[in-house]
Amino acid sequence: MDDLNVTSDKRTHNWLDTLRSSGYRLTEPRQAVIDILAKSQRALNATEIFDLAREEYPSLGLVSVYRTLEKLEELELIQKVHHPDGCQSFIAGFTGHQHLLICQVCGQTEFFEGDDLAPLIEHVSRESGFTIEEHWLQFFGLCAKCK
Amino acid sequence: MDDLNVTSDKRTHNWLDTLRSSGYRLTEPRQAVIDILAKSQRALNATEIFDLAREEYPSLGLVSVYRTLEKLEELELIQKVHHPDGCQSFIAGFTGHQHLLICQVCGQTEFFEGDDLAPLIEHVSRESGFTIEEHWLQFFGLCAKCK
DNA sequence: TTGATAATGATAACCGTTTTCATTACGCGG
DNA sequence: CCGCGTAATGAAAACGGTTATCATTATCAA
Ligand SMILES: [Mn+2]
Ligand SMILES: [Mn+2]
Ligand SMILES: [Zn+2]
Ligand SMILES: [Zn+2]
Repeated sequence: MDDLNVTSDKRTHNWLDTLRSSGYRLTEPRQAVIDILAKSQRALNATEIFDLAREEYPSLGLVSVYRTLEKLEELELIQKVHHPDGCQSFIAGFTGHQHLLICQVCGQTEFFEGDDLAPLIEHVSRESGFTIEEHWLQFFGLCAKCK
Repeated sequence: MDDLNVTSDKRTHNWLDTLRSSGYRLTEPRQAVIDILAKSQRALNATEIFDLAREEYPSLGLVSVYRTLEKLEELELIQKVHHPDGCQSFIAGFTGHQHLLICQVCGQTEFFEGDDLAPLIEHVSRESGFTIEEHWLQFFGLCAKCK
């Protein structure tokens, strides 16, 4: 068992705990969906999760995937990823203020932080008359394996 | 006639020229769609354009809106805008490297430039092993009118 | 003015997502 | 443990935005 699996097992356990303590039941369909998402290195959409999860749990229904995604997003355990060719995929969310780095070939996704946009925000704010409250920053490129 | 209209008339004329010189015909449905998009201060989706354009050109079909959007995007005259609640709206595109600033209340959208992400890109690149080729940066806030 | 054909609008098809509903199974209280 | 109330499920149908089909129309080069 490598580091990735240790990490994803921990994450799986944490997600199940959060579901329970939020009053939701721990069901097999939910566990099947969580098992896939917790270990994925890239964002997945409902159909992809459905296909992967059914390899282990063939009776899973697509509707349960949608319903589980809804709850995981509500609990902020996963987040939606916007991408040039689709904005309906999800990845395990990180805590705090982080941004995404996405491989254009294989989709591998990492988080980064450390952006200092304060001066730019200040400047744009003054020029435009807007009060800036949020920002989206996302990098696209080629991961070590794909280049 | 104010500055906005002068600008949007110029833009309309330019778009029609680009269509013609790309071998496309200048039709009334296309002009109706372009009239709306060229002067909009916020991103619009197909249905919104359809409703607005039909006020002037009631025989317009929704399908022609989709087809016109397809061509305007292909010619890089408009661009898709990603937003927390929808990624299927379009706004007149600017030339060069620019980013979007969007009002969370009324949707008014402006472009800005002058971001210097080079040091951050360099840093993230070294840490992650990625070659970074593109970035998305978008600000959200409240425009002067809405705050 | 004419003719070839690009473009149109009405309609149907498509497809990802949501709703409905009878059935199942989770988990608490006994 | 068991039994019960009900949250959750999967199958099926409905929904809504987008795309494909097709007969008709309108653009524009000759
Ligand atoms: Mn940031
Ligand atoms: Mn930039
Ligand atoms: Zn890659
Ligand atoms: Zn506003």
